[in-house]
Amino acid sequence: MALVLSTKNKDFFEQVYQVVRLIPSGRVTSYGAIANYLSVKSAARMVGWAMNASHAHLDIPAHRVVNRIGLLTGQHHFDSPNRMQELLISEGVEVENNLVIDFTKLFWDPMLELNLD
DNA sequence: AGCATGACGAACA
DNA sequence: GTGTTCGCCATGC
Repeated sequence: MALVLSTKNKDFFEQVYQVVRLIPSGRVTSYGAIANYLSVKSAARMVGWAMNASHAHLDIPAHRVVNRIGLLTGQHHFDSPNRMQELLISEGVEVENNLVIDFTKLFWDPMLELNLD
């Protein structure tokens, strides 16, 4: 594995994975929202990094994580360029032109969802 | 050590 | 409302 992670961001990665695993099927969230939830507000890019490394973790629904406007920016990192969109559609998420329809409606904010009882 | 890049996001112009 | 710039922080060259 080319990625050699320091203890610091290794912990960060694990936290990201934990949150991503909690995303319900048919819902989506953003990199920034996860970063914000982890109190690393300006580390949205690091969340994307974590997802890139999520290849080692088979139970990470990375397709449910898109950018702040609902764009499937990570589609190219899947097996097939269309894989991410297909996975979302199979869960009932409408996707058109790599953009999640009704993104704000399907948006799953860990900050809210995990704090509210 | 410096420079470029990236699954991002917010602030400006 | 669109395009550009900057901040963020880890990685690769």
